[in-house]
Amino acid sequence: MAESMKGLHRSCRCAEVTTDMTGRELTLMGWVQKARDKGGIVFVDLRDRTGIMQLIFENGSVSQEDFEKAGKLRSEFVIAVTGVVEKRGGAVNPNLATGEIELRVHSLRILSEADVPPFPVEENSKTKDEIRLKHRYLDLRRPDLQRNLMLRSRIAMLTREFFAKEGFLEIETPMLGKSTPEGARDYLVPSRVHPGCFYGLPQSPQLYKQLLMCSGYDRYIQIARCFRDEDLRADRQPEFTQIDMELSFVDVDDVIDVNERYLAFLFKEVLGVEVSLPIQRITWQEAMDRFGSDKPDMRFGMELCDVSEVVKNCGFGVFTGALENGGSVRGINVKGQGAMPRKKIDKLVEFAKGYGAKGLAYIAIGEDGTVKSSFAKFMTEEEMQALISAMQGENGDLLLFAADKKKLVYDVLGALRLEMAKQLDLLDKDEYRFVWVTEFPLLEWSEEENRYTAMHHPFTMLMEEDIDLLDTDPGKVRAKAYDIVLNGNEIGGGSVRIHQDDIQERMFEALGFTKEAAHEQFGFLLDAFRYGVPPHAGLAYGLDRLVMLMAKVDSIRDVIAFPKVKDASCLMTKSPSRVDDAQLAELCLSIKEPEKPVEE
RNA sequence: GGCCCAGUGGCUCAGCUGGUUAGAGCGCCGCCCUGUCACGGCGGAGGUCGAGAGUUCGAAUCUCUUCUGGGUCGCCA
Repeated sequence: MAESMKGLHRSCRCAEVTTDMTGRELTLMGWVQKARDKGGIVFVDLRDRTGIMQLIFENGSVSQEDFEKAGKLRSEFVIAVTGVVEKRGGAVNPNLATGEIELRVHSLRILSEADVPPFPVEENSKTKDEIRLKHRYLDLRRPDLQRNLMLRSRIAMLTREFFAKEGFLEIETPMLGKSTPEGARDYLVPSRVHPGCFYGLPQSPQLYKQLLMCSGYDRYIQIARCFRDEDLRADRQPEFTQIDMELSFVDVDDVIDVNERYLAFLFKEVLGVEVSLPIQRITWQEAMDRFGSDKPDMRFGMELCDVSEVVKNCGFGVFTGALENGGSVRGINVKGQGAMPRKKIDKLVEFAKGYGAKGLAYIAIGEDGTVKSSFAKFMTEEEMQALISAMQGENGDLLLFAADKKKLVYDVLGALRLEMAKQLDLLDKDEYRFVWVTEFPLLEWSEEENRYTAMHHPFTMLMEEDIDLLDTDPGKVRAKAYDIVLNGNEIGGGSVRIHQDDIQERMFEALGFTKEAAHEQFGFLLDAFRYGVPPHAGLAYGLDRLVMLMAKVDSIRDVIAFPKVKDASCLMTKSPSRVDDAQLAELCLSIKEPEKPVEE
């Protein structure tokens, strides 16, 4: 039976009750975490988002009726109690902020009874994601998720505070926009008024924020929802949030400067972590050469070593073959793992194959200097020694080599480097290592489309000294693009934009756009640029990833209130769902069912 | 779309190479208990082992298919 809270007013939250409130009469409301009925005395842990406060119901200090009600309390009942704060009569509980006090209840109201929850509402739940997500409203009661979402709220608030002080304006941009096939797949929204026409949900507010610069708003920020219809990952959701910004009359250093100060401010305020400025910068090429990744984890070494020169004349066909095809041979030195059992090494080979490698060559150096290798028989003793010394191999080390096209070698060793760090427990979640990765390639070759595509987006400015390469060797052109990387995660990225129409035209040319196609898709932006456009640049953070790292959790889902599962559906609401025929008819849509294989 | 992992009472798991009544902890229900806070004591309920097919005298266990969830590669300007 649910009672009314009429006439009651909550005095404060559970863990906001402090020792110096002893003697005061308070009204508290919340959820029953746990009731311990001792017979003539009942203890109840009352929970809300701040924590737990112990209630005591003792026969005599509460009416007989309410005492009996207290005996019927079960987990997750919502109750209101009025009572007096007292020092605990028994032992203090050092695990609770309110462990020295309790509320001696004079009256109790059961505001809502509760079924037995399908999984325990407690911290460090081991419950499977599937069940948690189906009952997300219960999962969200758990203290760790509540902390994550409160942390997220704080980060958003501090972000607004910082950028407001820096002269940024918060401006909203449309959710219903123009679908642009470049880049990720769009989520489409059909138009009722324009049968057969669709809006695209924004992958980012990119074009709008550039227009805002054209319109003179100078410094813009938005905490913006974005949508990408691509497959999910632990750090990727179809619907996510960006801290999106754009600045006028700036170049790379200006964007980096304000963002470094932002990060330092945020990490100091939220985690008490000092970010020493300036943040290290490395070029994309350096990142690839040293770490095999454009988002290197700088918390540990194990850097890649190019041994192409050392092995170019050796007897191992896999190495020389890769070099003859224009590839490279590189390795990493996993210190102290020379004794790794063969089975485990085989697993690493399989791991490498998962990234497209045809194999993985290794040299395991025993503590006594004996060498086990998958390719020793193809090499002379001198060649082996030269290779080991090039890798700075010492007794007890494991050397892993990949030989293939450069990109593949980077991918394989970059992934292997991270995998080894995980296995060796080199990754400390309390350590925060930032790095700017700059000078990304402007374009990358798409085998699928048989043309160059923009690595960042088509409005990214190239480095002035590379402009002439655009016609001769487009793949070599470097962009004024930069990513901010934290512990191996790309938490943000941006670029200086093209604001000169002649360069923009050459860019579209390089991308294989006709003038007509460019105008069809981006005409409004190109038009805007004709009326006076300031040089501008911007950056966007993935808020979810940032919060994930600051909360020290492994999945983005743990910092999003209502996330989707792997196939982009929601287990709680069961979206997406079919709609009825009337809705379809109104939109002039009909569904063509996908073909299913015929049952035999 | 590919690959890998998992699915056994409400939750988390054990169940080895197939063997007859499928276990444990927590939770739940009932009774008892005036200082508990991982409360305690006594008693109890609860599972067609994700689903389907196959192999077998016999399947939670082996095989195939399928569903669900997770991780990952492709994909993600």
